[in-house]
Amino acid sequence: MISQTEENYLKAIFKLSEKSNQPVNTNAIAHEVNTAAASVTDMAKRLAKNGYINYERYKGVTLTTKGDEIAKKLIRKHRLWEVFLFDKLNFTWDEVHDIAEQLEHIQSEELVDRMDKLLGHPKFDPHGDPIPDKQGVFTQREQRPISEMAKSETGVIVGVREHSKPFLQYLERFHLVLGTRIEVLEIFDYDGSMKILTEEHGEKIITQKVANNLFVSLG
Amino acid sequence: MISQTEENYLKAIFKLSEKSNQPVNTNAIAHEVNTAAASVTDMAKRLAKNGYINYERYKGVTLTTKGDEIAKKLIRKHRLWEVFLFDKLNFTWDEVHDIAEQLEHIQSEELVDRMDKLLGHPKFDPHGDPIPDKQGVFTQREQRPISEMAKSETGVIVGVREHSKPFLQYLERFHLVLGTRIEVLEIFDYDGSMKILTEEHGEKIITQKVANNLFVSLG
DNA sequence: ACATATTTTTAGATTGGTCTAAAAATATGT
DNA sequence: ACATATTTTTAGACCAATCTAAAAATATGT
Ligand SMILES: [Mn+2]
Ligand SMILES: [Mn+2]
Ligand SMILES: [Mn+2]
Ligand SMILES: [Mn+2]
Repeated sequence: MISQTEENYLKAIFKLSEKSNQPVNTNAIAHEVNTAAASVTDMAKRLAKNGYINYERYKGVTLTTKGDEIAKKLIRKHRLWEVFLFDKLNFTWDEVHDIAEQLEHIQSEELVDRMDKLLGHPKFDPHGDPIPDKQGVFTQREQRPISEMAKSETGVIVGVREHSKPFLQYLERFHLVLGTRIEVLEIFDYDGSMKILTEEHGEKIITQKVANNLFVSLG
Repeated sequence: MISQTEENYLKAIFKLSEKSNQPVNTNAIAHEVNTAAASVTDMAKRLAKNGYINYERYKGVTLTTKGDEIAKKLIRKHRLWEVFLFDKLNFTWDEVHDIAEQLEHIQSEELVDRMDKLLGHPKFDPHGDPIPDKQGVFTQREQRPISEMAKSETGVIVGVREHSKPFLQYLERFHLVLGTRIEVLEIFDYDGSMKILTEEHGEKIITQKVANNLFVSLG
């Protein structure tokens, strides 16, 4: 049986593989799982020995099919639990992640399937991240950061790039939550800030940082 | 932070303390948590060092207030999760225990409170075992095994003494589930078996073993 | 009471997961 | 190309949790 620690490493490697396509290097993993690089090397040997990753000294690691499947299952479980916490227990979107970090390690295929059904087979979690299906397939969606929108374009907020508590609480505070329809009124080249119009809460100025971390679906 | 292993030991000690009132001895714990006696001795030292139990060499162990509280919280979580799995996800009463064994270790006071609310503050789990409230108080209930009922007495099945999968499946098969009203028609002194009448499924003969492991609330 | 049986503890080893400090390999800049 | 910086691995140690085998303490029976 795979341990929670091993699972966390696989998830970290998966996450880091997503954006680079390159083998994932030791330091990156160390940073992601919050350990010393030496510990990562030890774990890499173990994961390789058990067939979860391909590892060559000094060359970084990649997931095997087996490791990839486990990582996707973890993400599926994590995001389904987030939906449960959000939809059924009314936790806020800045609270769900920490609890889901624990719940994602519960081992029961049947439980996952039934949760999925109970929740109505959701395709996205409370942060707008896609939930892979039983086969590990992620729903693709046309989305771009608000910062890439042109003047007078409209769209609906569908996700966040940054997942930090402060950012999520900030968004909540200013009613910039998932499902909010916005229109770009003005773009200030000086500092990249933007004036936007929301249906329910009027005009707002958002900084470039915010605009860059909020995804919209155009139209 | 207390580990899952330590939690399991505390739960085992609590369970064993319930029936004996005496300090719990090493072998009993070893049997309960499925380890070697030597491992229990090691763990006893650690749990004592951390203030969860009182331990004196060769004298057995008792829970401290701190240890007792943790054990009760574990039982509360375990049984609430069982209710969730049974009520909301339609697992059967022989399936819920194994998954709850994992879920009971999730650390979040808030989660427990909200689950409790979602489930309607249940007082008993799917096996009829009492769920302690937030303060650790168990609901008391008048109950006795069917084997102690007199002829022509009536009652409602409210719990099981044995929790094994085979027994639970056996009961399901013969419709002897919680809430079933029964009347004792005849008692066979020869082997302790009994003839009972159920409202929905007619007359049945049950063995002494079954009669002894099924609790009813009289009236 | 004393020999025997049972229970419990200790001794010593193993495995998973972690660390720091030092060594080795790789990358980078002029 | 070579010195320097960075990254990665190794070496050696530690802690939690476990085991088996042997020793010590306690319980039991006649
Ligand atoms: Mn999350
Ligand atoms: Mn999420
Ligand atoms: Mn149970
Ligand atoms: Mn139960």
